[in-house]
Amino acid sequence: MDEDDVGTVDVPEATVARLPQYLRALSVLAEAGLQTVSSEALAEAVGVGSAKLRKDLSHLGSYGTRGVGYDVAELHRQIADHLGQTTPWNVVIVGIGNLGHALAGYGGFASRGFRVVGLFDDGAHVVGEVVGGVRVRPLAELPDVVCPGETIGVLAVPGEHAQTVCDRLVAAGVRSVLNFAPTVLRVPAGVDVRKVDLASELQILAFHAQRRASRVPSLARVAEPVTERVGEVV
Amino acid sequence: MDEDDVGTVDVPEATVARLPQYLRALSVLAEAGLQTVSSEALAEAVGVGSAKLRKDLSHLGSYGTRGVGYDVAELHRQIADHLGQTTPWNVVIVGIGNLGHALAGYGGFASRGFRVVGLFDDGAHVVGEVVGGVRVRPLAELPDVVCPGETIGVLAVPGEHAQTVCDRLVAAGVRSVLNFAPTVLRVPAGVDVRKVDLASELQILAFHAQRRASRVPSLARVAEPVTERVGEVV
DNA sequence: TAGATTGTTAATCGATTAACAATC
DNA sequence: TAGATTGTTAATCGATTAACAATC
Repeated sequence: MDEDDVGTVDVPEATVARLPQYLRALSVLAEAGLQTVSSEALAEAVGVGSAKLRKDLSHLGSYGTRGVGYDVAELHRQIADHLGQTTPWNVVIVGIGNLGHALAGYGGFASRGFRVVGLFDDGAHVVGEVVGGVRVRPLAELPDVVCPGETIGVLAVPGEHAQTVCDRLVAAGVRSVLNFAPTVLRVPAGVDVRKVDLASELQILAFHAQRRASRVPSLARVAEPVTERVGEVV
Repeated sequence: MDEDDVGTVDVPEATVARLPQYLRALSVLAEAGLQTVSSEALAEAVGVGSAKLRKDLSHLGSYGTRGVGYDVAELHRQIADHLGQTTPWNVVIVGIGNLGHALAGYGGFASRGFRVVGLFDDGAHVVGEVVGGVRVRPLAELPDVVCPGETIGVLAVPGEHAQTVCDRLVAAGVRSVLNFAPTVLRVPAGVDVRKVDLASELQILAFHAQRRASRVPSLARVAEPVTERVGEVV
């Protein structure tokens, strides 16, 4: 491959979803002082197969050296580049309730290339409050903070307000939305929505747990560690 | 199909992941007083194609009536059944920091078949605190609350403690773990782990946002609603 | 040169989609 | 019977995996 400009070749969605994991593993390896890593070792750290890892990386270009492996710093830079993390992204959080509070105070964002630049809520008792060093403003001030096309919006409002608030985000120029409300959002073409539904995650776990229980009823309460594995199971 | 016992035929993972969405949409329709719904209408409410919906439902059995559609209440019951939601699942949350607090107070769990029965943290300043009506206990008391194989564990501790705490959950009999730490967990076979990585979600959005920006640089700051769509885009 | 490991190929698997026969 | 809509088939698409030739 021969790509100067990041983002010209298309990368499969499944691969994109794994890039952040690779990036994090590389950060850890770099901090541990590792210079070089093989696909085998990196894959192991992330909990995927090495073939999948190599295939994923091949979509970005070829940054490895045969017989040697990948330069940790170099590969980290390349992936960060592809994820658009050379400069931090601005994030606004709308809905400063329980969850919004937690997200506003979450340290994990800053360390991974995001800057919370605005907190919004129309509740009289929250406006003006300062969370994680940022003051909560009324939604009317959204346009003052959002830089069109360059700000990610996080929706942490109750389901019944999600669509209305989303519309206001979009009107203010937000093109990427992370939705925590258990609601299907309608957005114009060109706006990207991802959904995190916490209850759904539990329901999916419950589905599998129930299968386990009903499949071998008599063993439901017995512990039997067999082999060490990573991630999903049974 | 002819299944009395739920959980005998296997359901594709992609389908399982959508069942909670169908269930929620059905709840909404039921509350709206709807008796019957077509695959077309239900699919529209969830933001998927009707063919996909019908295929998904076909894995559970056939609960529809040709020429008529699905009985809302009946289909709701069937899906709830398959998700193991006839009785509520017990959930313990470990790590009562920012995020753990928010999860402990999150109303969305109870309404979707989960009961938070335990909060755990070893921090001297949190133990004893009451969040959402539940007292925070030290981790040593995990075995007092966990009912082996029947309790879901939510991990909301910092990444560096995630593995250790996970091991303790597993030792106490937890077989389903929802992990909010950006860490790969090693678990014995038979334990099911799902991961929610908030920063990753933002990174995936950032990836697409960057592509949009670099593909048509001149349009990066221009708004152009074209067609109404649901969900993911560009 | 010999050993190691990448990047790619080709086979396989699983998920999506459109179309339609079955049937209410 | 005529109209509507399911459940299923078959084609298509995308993702995973194993194997290995290229190459350091």
